Amino acid sequence: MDNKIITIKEIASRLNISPSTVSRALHDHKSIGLRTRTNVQKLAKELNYEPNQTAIFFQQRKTFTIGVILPELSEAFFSSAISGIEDCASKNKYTVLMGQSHDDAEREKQLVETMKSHRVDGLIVSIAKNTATYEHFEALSKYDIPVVFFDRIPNMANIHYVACNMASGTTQAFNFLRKLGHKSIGMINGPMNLLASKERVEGYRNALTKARLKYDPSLIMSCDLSTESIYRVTEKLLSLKNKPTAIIAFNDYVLLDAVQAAKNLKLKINKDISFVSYANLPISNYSAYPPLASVEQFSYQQGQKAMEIMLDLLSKNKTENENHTFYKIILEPQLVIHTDL
Amino acid sequence: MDNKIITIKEIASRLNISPSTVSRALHDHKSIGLRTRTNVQKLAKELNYEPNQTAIFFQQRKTFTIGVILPELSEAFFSSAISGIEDCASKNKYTVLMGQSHDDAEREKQLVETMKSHRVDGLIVSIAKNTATYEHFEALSKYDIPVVFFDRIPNMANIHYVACNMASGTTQAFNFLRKLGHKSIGMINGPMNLLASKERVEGYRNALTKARLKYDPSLIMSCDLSTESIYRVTEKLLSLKNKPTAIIAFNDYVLLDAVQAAKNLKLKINKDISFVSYANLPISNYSAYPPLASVEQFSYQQGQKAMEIMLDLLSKNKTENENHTFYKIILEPQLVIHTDL
DNA sequence: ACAGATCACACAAACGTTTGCCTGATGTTT
DNA sequence: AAACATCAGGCAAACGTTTGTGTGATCTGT
Repeated sequence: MDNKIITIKEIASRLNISPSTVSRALHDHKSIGLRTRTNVQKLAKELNYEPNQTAIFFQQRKTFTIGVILPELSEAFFSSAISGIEDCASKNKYTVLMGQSHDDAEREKQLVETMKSHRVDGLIVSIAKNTATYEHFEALSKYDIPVVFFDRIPNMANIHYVACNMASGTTQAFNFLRKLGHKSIGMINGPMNLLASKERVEGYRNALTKARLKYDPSLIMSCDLSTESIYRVTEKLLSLKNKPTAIIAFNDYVLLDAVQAAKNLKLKINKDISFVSYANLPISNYSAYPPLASVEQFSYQQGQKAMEIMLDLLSKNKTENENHTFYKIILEPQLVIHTDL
Repeated sequence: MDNKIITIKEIASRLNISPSTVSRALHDHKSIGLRTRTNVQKLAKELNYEPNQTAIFFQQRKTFTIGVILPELSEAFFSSAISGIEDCASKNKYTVLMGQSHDDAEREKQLVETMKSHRVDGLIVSIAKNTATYEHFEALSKYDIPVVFFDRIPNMANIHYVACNMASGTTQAFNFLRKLGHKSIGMINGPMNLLASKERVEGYRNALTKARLKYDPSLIMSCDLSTESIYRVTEKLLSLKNKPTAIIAFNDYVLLDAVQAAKNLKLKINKDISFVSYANLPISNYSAYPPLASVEQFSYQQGQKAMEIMLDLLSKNKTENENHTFYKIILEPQLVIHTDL
């Protein structure tokens, strides 16, 4: 067994040539003669030479690694998104370094630190629900590490991101419910520091305006996505004087808790109260109480697109990126109807 | 703005001392005087020095990175497992490099290659369903990269792994169904190159033997986990002369298709035909046709445990690992009953 | 006060690869 | 045949950090 790890130096000394020649030969550099080039490549294959990437990373100041930070890997939306990221990355010889913030801003900060010290070439992030300060992201510019946000977009100027147009998704959902005859439509929204939450409100109000209806702010309530707060908000909505007959839930996970809260109040789902939600996760296909419809957000595609943007940013040189143009990709969501009413 | 990236050399030259002193000072090496030590640390903080990990990785021949290869990140079982891995890794200053094989042996091989060239410190793998040769894993020993398998264990000697005792899980499931009065119990099994598939058969037969029943091999059928093959197998089982009244499905995903196939045959679920499955994924909690019970496989814990084993292997030096003792951790699964019959 | 121990730091090599520059040997042009 | 271009490859530096070894200076014990 050839147990020893083969390096360029080793090949060079066996062939009595210099390491630089070996390096160039392996890269098919034109200034190396055909003769020695094939010799080198043959021996390299024979000895099963494998370049030491850590040396290359160090030397080239490039790691071909993309850091990905997201709240919770075991949530279907994010696992599907990272699946899109990884597929796109690996097609382009990039590799994915992964970390989950568990929706904790502090941990997210820590992860950014780690990624930075690993010298990832770029960072793709979906921020934690309570991330309020952004210095840790800004600090990356010092190392010229581009950041692309997806889905959970922070409230910052001059950033690259890809997201779904939640305003239009919400309008679709609202109109769908109106068509079914619902007059009073509630909404369980997410934390207001998320762009997506603001957009939901925007879409809701747009639909309202277009239908010449007046806006009742008490029908829109924010929660922090925890089970307790979802229960609380749902119960509050369902005890309003202007009690909604339909609720738009922040996503399919929130829906599960909201449904449970409604059932606790002895309401009949799809009769006393109907639901629409976002994400269109597989669970809603198999669920006992699926939403009437769910706004498909194309998580896999979002991940993929984020990675494509990243690749584009990385292919440009530093000065090209300095011209301060920012990708703001908005995917159009699609209301998927689960009922055949 | 201090735009320049600060290195040890830079600190050294500013303080007119040598880089080695700076390095040692930052590591609180005792041979550096208190005076200069604090000076160095103060300046380092001031300049916001951050060590260049790529240089350290290269120098130390250690990357503090664990590669993880699994079939499909968007499957709940695996996303939960990698969540356990990542949590445990990050607690111990390790980082996770991720790749999905999409259940393709060729791609898996490719990923092992990539991980190897990235010089990960270790590899945690759940193999693709059609992986039949294992040289790519054996090649890692040359680089002293330990491998820990989880859940999907290859048929190799002398490996570390953590898995669930599928035999006992199957016995539990079988006995549960017997108690409900089912006499003829079918099984939709997975590919036979997976240890877990063999164990299911073993558990099935054990239960049979203990109950002094005779074995009807036609009641156990393997599928390749594709929807078509699940349909085919389900239909075949349900058209047997010795037609089962209950079926043990390979996992909760397989269950979904099997249920659909049964419904297509106009069978009433939980009346004409009942199901039990494995994994106990969230979907089975929300499903319209949940299994009567599901064998919880503790995916998060499996991932966590695999990482713990990895950390232990890495903490030992090479010769210690040479004594050829192998971790074979078997978690005891638990049948979770979803019905209150 | 002197040998030896200890302290505080510097020097330099090493990790594996890439790359700018240099040089000696062919080859080409006129 | 002189001048010049091209070819094939070597030399050495560089990336940032760690670490074994060397070395004056201070300290300890007697």
